[in-house]
Amino acid sequence: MALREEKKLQTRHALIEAALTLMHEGVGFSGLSLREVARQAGLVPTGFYRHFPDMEALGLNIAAESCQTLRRMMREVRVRAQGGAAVNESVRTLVVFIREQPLYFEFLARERAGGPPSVRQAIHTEIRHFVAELSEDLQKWPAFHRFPVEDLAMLADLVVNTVIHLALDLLAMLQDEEDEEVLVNRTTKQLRLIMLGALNWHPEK
Amino acid sequence: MALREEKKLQTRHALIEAALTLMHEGVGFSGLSLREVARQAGLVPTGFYRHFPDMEALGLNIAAESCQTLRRMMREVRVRAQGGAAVNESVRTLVVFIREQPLYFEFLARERAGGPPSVRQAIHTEIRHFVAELSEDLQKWPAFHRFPVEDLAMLADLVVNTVIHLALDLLAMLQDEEDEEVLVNRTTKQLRLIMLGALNWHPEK
DNA sequence: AAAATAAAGGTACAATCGTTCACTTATATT
DNA sequence: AATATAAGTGAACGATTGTACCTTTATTTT
Repeated sequence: MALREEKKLQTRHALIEAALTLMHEGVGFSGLSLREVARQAGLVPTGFYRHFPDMEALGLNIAAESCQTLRRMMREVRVRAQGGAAVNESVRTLVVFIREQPLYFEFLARERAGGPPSVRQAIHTEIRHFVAELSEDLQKWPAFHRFPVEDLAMLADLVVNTVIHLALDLLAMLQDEEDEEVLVNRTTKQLRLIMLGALNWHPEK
Repeated sequence: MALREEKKLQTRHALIEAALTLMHEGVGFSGLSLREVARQAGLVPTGFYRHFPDMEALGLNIAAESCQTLRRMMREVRVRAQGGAAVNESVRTLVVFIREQPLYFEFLARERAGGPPSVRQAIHTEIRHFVAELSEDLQKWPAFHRFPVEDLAMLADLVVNTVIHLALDLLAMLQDEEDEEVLVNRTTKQLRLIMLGALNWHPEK
């Protein structure tokens, strides 16, 4: 019974990759048609319905899968950032991941603001989850013991947002072939500046 | 000869507002159809061509108009932020503007990442322009005289990105009715923390 | 081996799409 | 007042869309 299931998962994945590939051409997810995606996946239009009830469902599933990828990356970044040069190491790891799986990140970056409301919200809550996770992480850092949770959340939000910004510019660069080094340098400095501000932060008012 | 021109401008603006209104319903710009926009503007489909050659041209024009609005706002923010509490005042002014012209800002926020490539690039270069402008502004600030231009650009980029983030969340809030005060507070603190980091920044290395 | 199940293929249809072309109609020019 | 210009209308086209319904085909269960 595993053979059928596996084949189904396979074409299901083909549909997801088809959508991501087509999005890479330029149009946003809401600009894709069901038939177009099915065609790209080597599937007859009606075959689509065996996997998703409609395009929105496909979008939500891609969002979920992308977030899973992102979460895996964040875990890796966290592991490697235990040592001394946390900022440098984190940014480097990030760049490697984005270059390895650009399509998933492209989906997140683009549909976070531009996609259908349901997709947007799914990504939004997922990002809030990351912020919360990073917040807990920072709390264990001795320097941040004196921070109230509210300020930790504020700091984590700032960091996550800055990193997303890097991802967005990096993805735009994959085609325009700007200088990656410049972007990495910029973000590294920004995060160092943020940490510098955090160390001198006075939580009360 | 002014009567015809004025009428034309009027329906042209109706087309732009039609697109913005439809986008507000949820779909991204690339999800809009020419007929749909014309219909919403009270125009027959073919009438569209009297104003724009295609939808992409409309998108670019909306982008231009939105950026003009944004620029007007930035100027105002800069004027009011001359005094002491620069950060507080700037954030407040920003919020007022976004609430006054939510549709234009929604367009910029959504299509910056999600739109057609040409629109995305137009917005991207416009934002880079803002960063450059802010960079020049900061340079006149005595505390930043010791900053090399590269670091000033880095700082300006961080600030602009943080502000865009506020705008995005604020727009998402217009429907979800979250607490505006929380967002404003968060961004205000973030900008203060950034400034604190900047004051302790050592440019060398 | 026979029957059941479910993924994928095929046909069909109404709706919508972008775009063409010829037309009205109101303004501007002569 | 006659003519020219151009914004807006309306019909029509071929293409594409989402989806319903039925058939084929390969796997699983009996």
